[in-house]
Amino acid sequence: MITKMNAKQILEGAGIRPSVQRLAVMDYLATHKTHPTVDEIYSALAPSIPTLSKTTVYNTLKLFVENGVTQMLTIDEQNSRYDADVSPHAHFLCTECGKVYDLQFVDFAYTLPEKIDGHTIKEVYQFFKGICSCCTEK
Amino acid sequence: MITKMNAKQILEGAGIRPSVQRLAVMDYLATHKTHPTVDEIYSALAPSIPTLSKTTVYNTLKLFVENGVTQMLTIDEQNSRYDADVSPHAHFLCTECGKVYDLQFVDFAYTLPEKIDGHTIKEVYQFFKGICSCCTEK
DNA sequence: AACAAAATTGAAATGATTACAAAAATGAAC
DNA sequence: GTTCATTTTTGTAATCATTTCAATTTTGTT
Repeated sequence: MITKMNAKQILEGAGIRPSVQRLAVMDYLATHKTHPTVDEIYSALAPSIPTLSKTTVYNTLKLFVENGVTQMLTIDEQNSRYDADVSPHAHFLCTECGKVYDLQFVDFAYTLPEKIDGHTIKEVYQFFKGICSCCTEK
Repeated sequence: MITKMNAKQILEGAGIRPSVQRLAVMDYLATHKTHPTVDEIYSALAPSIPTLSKTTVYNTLKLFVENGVTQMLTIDEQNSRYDADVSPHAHFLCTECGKVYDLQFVDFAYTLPEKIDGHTIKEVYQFFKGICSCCTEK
């Protein structure tokens, strides 16, 4: 299974020991680009890992974020959402259905400096909100 | 007091009845551009409005957001933060001290279309995270 | 002054996240 | 391959932001 390979490679590349639980979470993120919440990840994995604890999902995601292999999205005020795609791209939240979509990163008019007003920029987020195409049709 | 005037004008302009509580919240937001949390707003106003309830602060901010006179910022995963400046500008969260700073909006390379991938864009957020100048010095 | 509508309040419920300590799994040394 | 230390996982309980809701208070109108 190629995604399993990828999950393992990603974790090992970041120096994270690839336990069953960690592999499962990373694999889930890699194959479900829906920006799932902790609950969604837990519910999806619990059947195949019956002893899985929600705390483990929290721990695991925290570890992933700290090691730069996952992004935490705060676009949704209810739940944190997670994305294993850490390349620059934008996110769109539908205020109707609550889904979060990936969007192409919108290039800035100029290259972002390392510092703005003396603040060192480490992470850049582009969030858009509105009505998604699905919800528009209805 | 010019800010009191402004707060009243803003609320009336949005068709919001300017009660004591609402004026106080709007005035606080207008004069404290620190993107305060509900708790910070409540703690600041409670001394001068002894009967103030935290629920009222929640209700009031919800009303302000619905009527477009306040922005809710989800940049901080712990608490929602509020900003009465609804003009386009960016926000910077210091991951060290947790403060949220205003930044100039970074122009995009092209005018943002109304729709992207069929999704209708209504709100645009630019969030940056890193280490602020204050924390860098230490 | 009397009434209806709107706003405020406080207590209780909800629900996401964190803290923590015990149990289980893993890896290294022998 | 057994022993021991370290890491990881687990479940429960605590925390804390936010929402719900019904009662009370305030406001505007007649």
